[in-house]
Amino acid sequence: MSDASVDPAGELHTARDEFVAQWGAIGNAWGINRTMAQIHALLITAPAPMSTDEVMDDLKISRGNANGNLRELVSWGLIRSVLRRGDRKEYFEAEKDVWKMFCAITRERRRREVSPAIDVLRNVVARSASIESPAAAAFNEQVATILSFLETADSVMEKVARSEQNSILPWALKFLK
Amino acid sequence: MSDASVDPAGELHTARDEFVAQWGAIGNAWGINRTMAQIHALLITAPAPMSTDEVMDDLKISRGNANGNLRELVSWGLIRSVLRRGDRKEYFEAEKDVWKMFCAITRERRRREVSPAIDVLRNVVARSASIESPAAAAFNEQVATILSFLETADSVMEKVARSEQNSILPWALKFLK
DNA sequence: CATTACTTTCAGTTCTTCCTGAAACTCTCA
DNA sequence: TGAGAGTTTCAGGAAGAACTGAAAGTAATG
Repeated sequence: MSDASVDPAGELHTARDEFVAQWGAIGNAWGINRTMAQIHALLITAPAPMSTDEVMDDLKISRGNANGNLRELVSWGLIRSVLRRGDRKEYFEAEKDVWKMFCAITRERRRREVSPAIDVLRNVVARSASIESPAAAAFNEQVATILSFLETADSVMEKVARSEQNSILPWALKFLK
Repeated sequence: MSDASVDPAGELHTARDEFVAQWGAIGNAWGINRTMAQIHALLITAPAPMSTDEVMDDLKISRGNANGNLRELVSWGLIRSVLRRGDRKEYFEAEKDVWKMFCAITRERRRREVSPAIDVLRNVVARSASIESPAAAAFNEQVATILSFLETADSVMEKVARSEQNSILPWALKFLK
């Protein structure tokens, strides 16, 4: 631990801790729980798959917390568990390809946030369509407009998430403005 | 309250309440606080600007709560206050154009969520760039890749939010897949 | 089948965020 | 300038989300 002249491993360790901590704060601002974001950051920058115990030790969190958030990350498709032959423990590794990460997040947010919203609006529009009055017509039109916008956004997300080409963003950039 | 044959106003009222309640739940799932989303839903579907007291009565919330969330919505650019001549009270009306709503949200999320993330990553990358070791190089490259992705996404958001044309989404849809 | 290694669950606790209500403040008008 | 109308602030309380730690569950091994 004190053999190298500039202790590069120590510096790297510091930089990584910084990344993990900050990514947690960011995730928090994004409405993702802090610990989940930190575990993700940890695994993204891990040189090799990590076990639950390693994650616990590294972040100083409880077993229950580590387990739950690891499962959650798996369900988002952001990490996967790997098994080593001759080892009963489960290890986790992150999807490191940024575009695939983005697709996974898009897919999940669509499923969890956009689709339910669309369902709700369809319901409301159906209810108000049958009421006859100028006020009801205005209400119905306003909600229907929002609904139709969301439906379009939803299919854009669907296509983006399905897409293999990670060049969509640069391409979009070229065509805008 | 009981003069019309099918009580259309009552039905409309029910549909609107449903919309407000559900939009609150959705907003919640989107990481926006429930009350703020409900006030927004209320104003979007209001036939005329509403005062703080009307919002309070309608949603059965306290003055402090109403005031704070109205200010927050104003700061997001999703509603604006209007003054009626001969009336000292402040009234609020929502931006009803869906595309403008979307731009406002994009602009704010970019400012509050994406920009800070980019700052953090730039910082981390700068720190790790100078460390010399294979592990550090791998770390640095991984973070730099994420950073560069975010920077691209950021400028796409910037251009979309600035754009006047609400036809970007249908257009994108046409070109995908 | 008993032991050991590991994973999952969950009741209770802690931490955070949100909301209330009342007091303080600001502005306008006479 | 003071009375009334309206708005803002904020300490304390309520609600909700996340975390802990230990016990229960599961599965491989000898």
